[in-house]
Amino acid sequence: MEKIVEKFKALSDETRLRIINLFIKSRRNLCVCELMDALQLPQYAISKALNILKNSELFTTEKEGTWVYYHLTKDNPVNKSLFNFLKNYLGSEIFLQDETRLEARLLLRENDKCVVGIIPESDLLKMIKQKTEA
Amino acid sequence: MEKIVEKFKALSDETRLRIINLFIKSRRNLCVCELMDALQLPQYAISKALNILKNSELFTTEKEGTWVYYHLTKDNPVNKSLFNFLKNYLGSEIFLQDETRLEARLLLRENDKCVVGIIPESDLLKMIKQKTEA
DNA sequence: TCTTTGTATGCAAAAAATGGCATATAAGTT
DNA sequence: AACTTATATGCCATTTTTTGCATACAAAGA
Repeated sequence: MEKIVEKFKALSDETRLRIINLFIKSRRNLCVCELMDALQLPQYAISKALNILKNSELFTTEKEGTWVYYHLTKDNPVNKSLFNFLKNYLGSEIFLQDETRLEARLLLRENDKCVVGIIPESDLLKMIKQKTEA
Repeated sequence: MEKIVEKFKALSDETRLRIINLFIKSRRNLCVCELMDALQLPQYAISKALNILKNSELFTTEKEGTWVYYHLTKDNPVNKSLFNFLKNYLGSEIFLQDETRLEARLLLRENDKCVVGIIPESDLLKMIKQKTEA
């Protein structure tokens, strides 16, 4: 199984593990701009990381207009087994912070869809305040 | 857990997976020279691969004279979980061939210890024949 | 059709990993 | 003490991966 080597390669990078962690914990489909806020990384970094994860067949995508929703590919036993392993062992500080930021960002969804896109200068909190006051 | 990234890095190489596979399947401690015959790779390649596996805390060693016996580090839950995963998903041809060659090589042990060292030109079969005739 | 916006990607420099050889180390043997 | 042998490691060339920037592409809206 050459594929297993590829999967391990995809998993051997902190950014990519942080991304996987968010999908495992949130159990949702997420788009690039939401991950940008959660991980606080530039757009190209997220896109490239996702591309590697997709090539190793750990992720699948669905396009909706300009948005692209990514999600874990759970329909094969190797992946299921891997995700189950990761669920238990990704617990350090940085992962928890990502989860908190993602949670905030997801408050901006409408009908469970991303509608705000890339937030300039990351004034996420301001936008959330606006939304909750409305 | 930075350590998880290191472990995945260690696992993302075919030679190293082949080595791990042999330890999982044979359930034994093995030395470098035995792995050379099983994988048919030069001594430095085995040594270097084992060194990486040891640094990622997947392997432990015990020295006995000039021989060094390696074995899986099973005393922590992350490793246990990983090895359990690998046990189920390392199944392709090359792994089976390694297992067969290791089995042959282990026929040369005495009192469950390696005694022959590095076999020149790999006349393993000749040596086994000698031994079984004696 | 022009603009905007979310996402992808080509390119080049930097960094890291790999492969092969030669040699070092350490323990046993004579 | 010299020699042998199992294993480790330093070095160098090559390849692969990463990082950052700029730009391309695709879909929606004006």
